[in-house]
Amino acid sequence: MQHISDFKSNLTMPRPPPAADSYQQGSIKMTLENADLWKSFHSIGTEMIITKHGRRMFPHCSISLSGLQPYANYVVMVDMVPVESFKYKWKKEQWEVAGKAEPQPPCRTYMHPDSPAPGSHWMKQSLSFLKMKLTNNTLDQHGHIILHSMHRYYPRFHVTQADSPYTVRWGPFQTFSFPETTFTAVTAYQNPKITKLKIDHNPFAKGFREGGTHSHSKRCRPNRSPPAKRAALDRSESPPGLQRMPSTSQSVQAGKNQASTQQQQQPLKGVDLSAWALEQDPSESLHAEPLEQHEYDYSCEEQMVPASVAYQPYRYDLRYPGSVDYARFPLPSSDVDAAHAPVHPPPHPLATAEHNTQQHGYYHHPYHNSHAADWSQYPLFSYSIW
DNA sequence: TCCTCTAACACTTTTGAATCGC
DNA sequence: AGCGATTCAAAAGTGTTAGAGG
Repeated sequence: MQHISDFKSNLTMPRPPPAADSYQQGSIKMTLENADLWKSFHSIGTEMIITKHGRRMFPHCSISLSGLQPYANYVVMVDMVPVESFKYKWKKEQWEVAGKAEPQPPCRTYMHPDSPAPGSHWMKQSLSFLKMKLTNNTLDQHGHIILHSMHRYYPRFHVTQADSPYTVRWGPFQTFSFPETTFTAVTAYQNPKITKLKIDHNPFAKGFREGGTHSHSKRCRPNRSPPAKRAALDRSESPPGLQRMPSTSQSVQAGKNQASTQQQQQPLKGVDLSAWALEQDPSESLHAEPLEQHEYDYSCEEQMVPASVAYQPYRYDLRYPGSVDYARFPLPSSDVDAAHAPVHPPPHPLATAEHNTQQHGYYHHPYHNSHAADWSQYPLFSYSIW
């Protein structure tokens, strides 16, 4: 049995990769802003709560961009990619493989609320995906990212030139991912170390840390919450961004105190495009034909930003032995510094052709490559069964 | 019996409208 | 009248845990 949480001892360490939280591909450079926090979680084994009504990520995805053309409009998106084709269970303080992965739920893409915006806007400050929510509800109507519990994912960021969300599909993509952002989706925390880390860093958890309410239980409180509060909570089920004007682009981590200043300096458009997507007629929306993506001849490149040695071990045992996972992590394109290559495990044989394709400057998008059967389940654009 | 998921809970933080002073 | 600062209530979000359900 392979244990994820024991990755440090199980892993044959590759050569130390270059310490880099950012990576350049072509002219565009993307940096994971709160990388240290991610690393802290990654060293333990990040878990993200998913709920029926949607739960934010913590740490949340926050990135910065450079190398964009200041006056060209860009759209920035993120989606979640399964790491392996397994599901897991938490047993005896460790993650274990619990069988084959469930069929993938409808894949959705979260578009940054500022999109589209000129390159100067994106480069002016970091981009926060704080408001992105994860759900396990395959019938979700709010545009949240749908994931399976006990499965592992990593967020994948896309940058493309586009003047409107409608024209996104026609542009070339640049795609980025960060190994330290890999997480296990759970409906309840499994690893108490993760719980502690979250409570230490997440201000919203203070109520449980300081309030001394851990002893509360339904048994002790037969009297339910007041109707008014309950009603308020029920109202909260309305689509995010519809009750209140969203204003995102907050601080990349709790202690930075950047949120307020950023918001003051950069009032946002207040448009949550995940909500926007919901308002579109699916028959006309760009989200409407995900499975036909492979017919479009846009180029798309994905780069996996090298992880630093501190958390590299998390590319643990489960990934190497006979795993084809890195066939899913598109290989670095030819313009990638060769020094970064060691951080990538040996390519799966099936990935070789893909690599060769990239040598020509085009990333073989999943819809195009030999894993099309798998990837066809993960369209770039959100769609659902609306 | 075991495992996973859901809902309720107390509390903090965030948000935005209302108010005030200049 | 317009603007910025402040206040405050409501909304949103958090992890925990008992119980339900497969």
